[in-house]
Amino acid sequence: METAPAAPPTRRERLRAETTREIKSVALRLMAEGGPDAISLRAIAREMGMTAGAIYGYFDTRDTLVTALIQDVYGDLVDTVEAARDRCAPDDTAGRITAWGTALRAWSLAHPEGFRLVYGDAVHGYQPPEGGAAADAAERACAGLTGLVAAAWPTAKEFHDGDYTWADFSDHLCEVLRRDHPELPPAAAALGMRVWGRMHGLVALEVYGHTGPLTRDPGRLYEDELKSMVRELGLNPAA
Amino acid sequence: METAPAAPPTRRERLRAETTREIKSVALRLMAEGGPDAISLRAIAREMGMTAGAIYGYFDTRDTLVTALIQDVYGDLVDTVEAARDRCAPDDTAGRITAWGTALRAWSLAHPEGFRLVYGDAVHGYQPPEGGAAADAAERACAGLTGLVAAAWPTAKEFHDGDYTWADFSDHLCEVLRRDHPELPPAAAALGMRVWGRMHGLVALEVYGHTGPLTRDPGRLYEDELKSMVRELGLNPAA
DNA sequence: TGTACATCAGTGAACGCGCGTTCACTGATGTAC
DNA sequence: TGTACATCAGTGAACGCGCGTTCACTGATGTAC
Repeated sequence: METAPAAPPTRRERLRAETTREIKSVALRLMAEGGPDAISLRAIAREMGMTAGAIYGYFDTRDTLVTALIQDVYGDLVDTVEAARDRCAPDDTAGRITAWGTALRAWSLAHPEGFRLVYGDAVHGYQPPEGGAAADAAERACAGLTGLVAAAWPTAKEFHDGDYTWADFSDHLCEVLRRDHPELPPAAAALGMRVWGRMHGLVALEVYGHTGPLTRDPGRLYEDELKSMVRELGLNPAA
Repeated sequence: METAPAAPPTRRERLRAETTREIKSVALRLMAEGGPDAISLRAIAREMGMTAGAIYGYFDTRDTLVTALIQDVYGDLVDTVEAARDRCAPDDTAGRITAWGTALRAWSLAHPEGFRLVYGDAVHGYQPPEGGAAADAAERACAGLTGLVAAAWPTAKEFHDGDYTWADFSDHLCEVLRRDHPELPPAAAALGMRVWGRMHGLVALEVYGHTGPLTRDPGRLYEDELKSMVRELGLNPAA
């Protein structure tokens, strides 16, 4: 399919894109300030000095806007953790896993409302579209984790040789794995999800304020959890 | 302080208690059916065939009702996991930990709306009272987990001798630990919280629908995670 | 057993609120000749 | 360069909704004599 040669955006198009961006950024700011319930078309419009109806020039519906927000936020999260991972040497698997996990927590604490948007049920009455709100970002996250597990697999496999089958996983996940890492057995997919869960647990508790009343140093706790996880992958948590 | 000898409840008192219970159970049912947003005084009243105003005879405010719901639900959760734990022999530490974790997941999947109520931000605009919504249940949960870790400590300590101080934890947690398990070092408190996080992670992802699209057998995954955790505590995951 | 009074659960109407969404419109920005 | 027309962003008023909360009230249930 041939697309027309990309014409430079007209002034109108630029303004339009600008306003679209502003709507989303105001929505995120409102959410950061007043909790997720503060995302309302009227509140956003108020904040921007326009009329609620005007937003319908940019988004068909409130849920469309929320979906766009989730995509942006999730994308930002994945950008962040990928960047942190890539600041480690490609062969420093333990470091890369730790960096991913550490960045995940840091991002989540810096954007608690974003975390809720992506991993919780932040928005009153929101119905995600078919296929999920942010399939792209979710797939990137999944691929990233899988890559980490793949790198650790040579040392991890001796501890994690459960008798999983490809039938235990969704077709889509199988495809992705077979494409990116044809050498991995299904047990590695399981391990990837467990690693994900392990990173998610303490962070979710912390974001939702459950660890706060118990410890003064949740970061320390999380670091230790990561270390212990890395060790369980047969790696040496150097740093 | 002496209390009056408990008079048997009058008919009116019984009816009152009955209605109070019904309000809460209808609220829970509505939440189970229509998501947490379905908790509204008007919806509850509608369902019970009464007027919205009538509920104010039982609860001062919507948030009071929500707090009561959280207490009930959290209490039910703790009852469930404690009962599961106690179905194992007192000296079967691995079994007791596994039973706790397994029951936690089973309860959460059976009551996803309850899980969101306790661990998420389920209710639009709800402000928990000072000290948290369900301090009692939270403390029971904490005590239960601490007990499990205490039982595992003799074997676990060799892997978890981090240099924690009591100052790393809240005064309240320190008190509880020193009271119930004076033999434990602060590192055990850290381990308890990590165990909590580890159980929480996969369950939260599953309840919020994140693991569903990836695996067909999340229970298996979770079992393996528990096994690996038990092993990391120096125990033998027998069953 | 019967009457007079107090308690109290529940009614129903009203309050003000903010919400998502629609629609006929105005007025500015761009385009064609 | 100037005029006529098309596009389109944004207005403002209105719609109907469900919400939490209040309040004067009715009518049934209990209590005291």
